Amino acid sequence: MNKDYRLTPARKNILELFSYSCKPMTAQQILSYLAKNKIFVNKTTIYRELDFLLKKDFIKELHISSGRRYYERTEQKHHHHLICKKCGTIEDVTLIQNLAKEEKRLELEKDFKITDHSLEFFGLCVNCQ
Amino acid sequence: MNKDYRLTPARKNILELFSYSCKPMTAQQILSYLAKNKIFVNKTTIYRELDFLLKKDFIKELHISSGRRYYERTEQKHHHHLICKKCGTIEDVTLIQNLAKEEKRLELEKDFKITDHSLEFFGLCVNCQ
DNA sequence: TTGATTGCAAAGACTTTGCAACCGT
DNA sequence: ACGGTTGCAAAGTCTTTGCAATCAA
Repeated sequence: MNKDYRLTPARKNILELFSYSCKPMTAQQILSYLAKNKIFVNKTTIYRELDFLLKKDFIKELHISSGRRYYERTEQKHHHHLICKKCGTIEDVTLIQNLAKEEKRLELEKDFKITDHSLEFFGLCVNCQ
Repeated sequence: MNKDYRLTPARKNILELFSYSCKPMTAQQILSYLAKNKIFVNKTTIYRELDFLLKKDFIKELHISSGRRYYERTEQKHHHHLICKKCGTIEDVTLIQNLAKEEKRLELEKDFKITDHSLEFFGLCVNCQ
């Protein structure tokens, strides 16, 4: 009878990074942040850890880029993002309206079981305008 | 004084495909569809043509996958997508509510110039449920 | 003719896989 | 000790680039 996972240094540090960071991150960014703090983890390990955290539902993948995968901690409060097309900074935002009604309507109309949605706003941040 | 572009067979066929197809497509899908019709275009040409059509604003890139790029014709009517996580089929949908007010509010609150947004619904289509 | 366009090969960016060594529990 | 975890190298997938040949206007 053994636990199905272990708390290794790599895992602990990546978990902490996601806990403290409120920003979505890519595998490369995680690698860089850890390296800055003198924590050297192989990129394969990062990818594998992302898979693990994804399966455990501790993080989720965003749909903001076709070139690389961005992840953020799975949080209670639902939110969206403001993404600067020029510098790439990402800011969290929340909606006043609620899309739940639209989802219910679409499910009925289209016979589709909606599990989640992704709403992202793109443009130019105050510094890049 | 010369035109800045030519109407070659490859371009003509890709343009037609986007005109007739209402579905978002990847470079690989375009290649396959053309090949089915005995039109053989190199994948490099497809990628270059996608760049060209993107610059000309004839197509736009979607934010539905981190693994590969999806494109669809730039249309008048604003719409979103219903994406099946299992089989990958994509269906167009339109919202009843309007996100313009939210965008204006966010622009004022966050000092951000929003140029566009992406709203995609994920789940299971009727066949995959 | 001329410059846009093409195919091919190679390179590049990002992610995944195989495998032996390692280490938490 | 067991089995999850790691690093390294290699492979895989998608996209871009260099270059000489080709073709539309």
